[in-house]
Amino acid sequence: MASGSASLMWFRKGLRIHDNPALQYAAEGTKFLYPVFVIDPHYMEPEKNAFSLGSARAGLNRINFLLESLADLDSSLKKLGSRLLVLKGEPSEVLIRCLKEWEVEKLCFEYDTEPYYQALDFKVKNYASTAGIEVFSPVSHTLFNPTDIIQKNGGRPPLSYQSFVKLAGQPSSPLSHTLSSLPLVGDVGSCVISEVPTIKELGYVDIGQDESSPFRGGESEALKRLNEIINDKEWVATFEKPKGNPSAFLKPATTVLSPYLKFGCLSCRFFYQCLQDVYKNVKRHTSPPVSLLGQLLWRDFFYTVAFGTPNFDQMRGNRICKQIPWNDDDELLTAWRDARTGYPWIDAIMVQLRKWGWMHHLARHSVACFLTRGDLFVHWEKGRDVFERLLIDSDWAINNGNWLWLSCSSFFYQYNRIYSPISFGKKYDPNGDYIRHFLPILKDMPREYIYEPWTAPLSIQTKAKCIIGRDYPKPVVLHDSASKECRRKMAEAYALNKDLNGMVSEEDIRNLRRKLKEDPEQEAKNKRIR
DNA sequence: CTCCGGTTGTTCGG
DNA sequence: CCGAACAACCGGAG
Repeated sequence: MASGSASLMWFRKGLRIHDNPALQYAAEGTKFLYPVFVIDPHYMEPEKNAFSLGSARAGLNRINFLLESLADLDSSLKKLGSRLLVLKGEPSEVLIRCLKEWEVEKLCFEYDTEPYYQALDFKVKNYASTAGIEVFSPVSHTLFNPTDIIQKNGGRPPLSYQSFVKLAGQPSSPLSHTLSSLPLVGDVGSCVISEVPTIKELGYVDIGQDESSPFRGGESEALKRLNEIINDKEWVATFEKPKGNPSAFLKPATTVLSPYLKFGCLSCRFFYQCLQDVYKNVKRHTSPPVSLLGQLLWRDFFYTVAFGTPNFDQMRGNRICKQIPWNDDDELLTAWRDARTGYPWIDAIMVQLRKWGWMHHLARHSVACFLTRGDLFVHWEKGRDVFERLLIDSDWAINNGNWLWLSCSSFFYQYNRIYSPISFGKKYDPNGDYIRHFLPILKDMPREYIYEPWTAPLSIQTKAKCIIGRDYPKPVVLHDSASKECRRKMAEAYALNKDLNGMVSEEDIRNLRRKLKEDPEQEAKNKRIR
């Protein structure tokens, strides 16, 4: 092949045509362009032992969302005279083989701050540099370059939203140029190329509409959704995140653009620009941190801290994370995970998570607080794993950041503020319509008992065709005593962290755990007799 | 060292 | 709808 004739666009996130600097650069001055996506079997292929349908790493809803996004990308590329080349295997091995086979001179892919991609990209860039291949890896998944912000702050990421905003300045603008055509795909040689697979082709059984996410993946869907939102200027101008209703499910109280941002079906820079256009044309509008635009800043905040904090996704060895003697109680964890806590508000949210792969931000708060510092005192890493698997918008930086936040391990420290698994939902949805929808076993429970069905007289339970303890579980803990106990443990743990100036060893944690267990009477009181 | 502010708690009183 | 008590946290600025 002639020199400079082939370039490879490696899609990972950034599954879009619009505002895609890597794609645009890949398409410039080349005869052939190879748009590639590598399916990592570990991420995509069925894993029997997982607690939900899906692969070792991802639940079926997110795999499906990704496949839909890839199919949409393929169709858009075809309209531009190209196509998506799908390959299977360990991504760096596959990619390096392609680079050799196609004599690629220019490799382009979006820069990624996640540890998984940092390690992967290191291998690929290493090969490219020895082979003399030009690499272009622009930052386009976030508004700002996390590296720049960390550098501006003296090498450490800012740990509060306000200090982040002060450092951030103006975000980068989306590309104004729209691609009208792409170079041809060259000969693929001996590389095995496939079409975007269906869920069945990957070895999954179809689970049916009722059990799966109502949100369809892809750039086209993202732009359609964005358009609908942007056209409702009043809604955009008055959006206030903390005032949203977590129990709204017929029409969610937020944009549900998060899964599209996660996979890069939607450019956050384009979204940012659209929001500013709306703000310019209205008399008044809400502002960060609570406005829609503020949500994009929060996203960048978490990306920046996550990138600049070693071991961000764990408690140990994480310098911004409080060391807390969390329980290692698998029974409580699985009750929470499988929607069997006996608190309808909590269980309904967990059902929505499993079926839809999405729930409102405040609903996430409610269940995360309940699992960790609020009631069960289970390690936030365990809850993080469940979210990471089941959410279609699961994003490494944001998911871990929010678990750190909600468990009062970092960013937020007012552990006395505990969401009530009873009153929090009730104030938005006194009739319990949300519960009735996601937990149909409780659909005939009268409204005065729907949030606390164990308090309903047996005659009422019988009439509602739901006996507590048989058809629906009794509460795994009593919120009043359990939350009080959690407060006590948090206070002790905080005191220890303060005394030791954050240098808490594993042994210190063990000792504290022993000390906190000295009150078995209290422990027993928290648990309901089952 | 002090002081201030912190996207999103709950309950009670007015 | 709004403020105060609850009990008192932290990061960041000065």
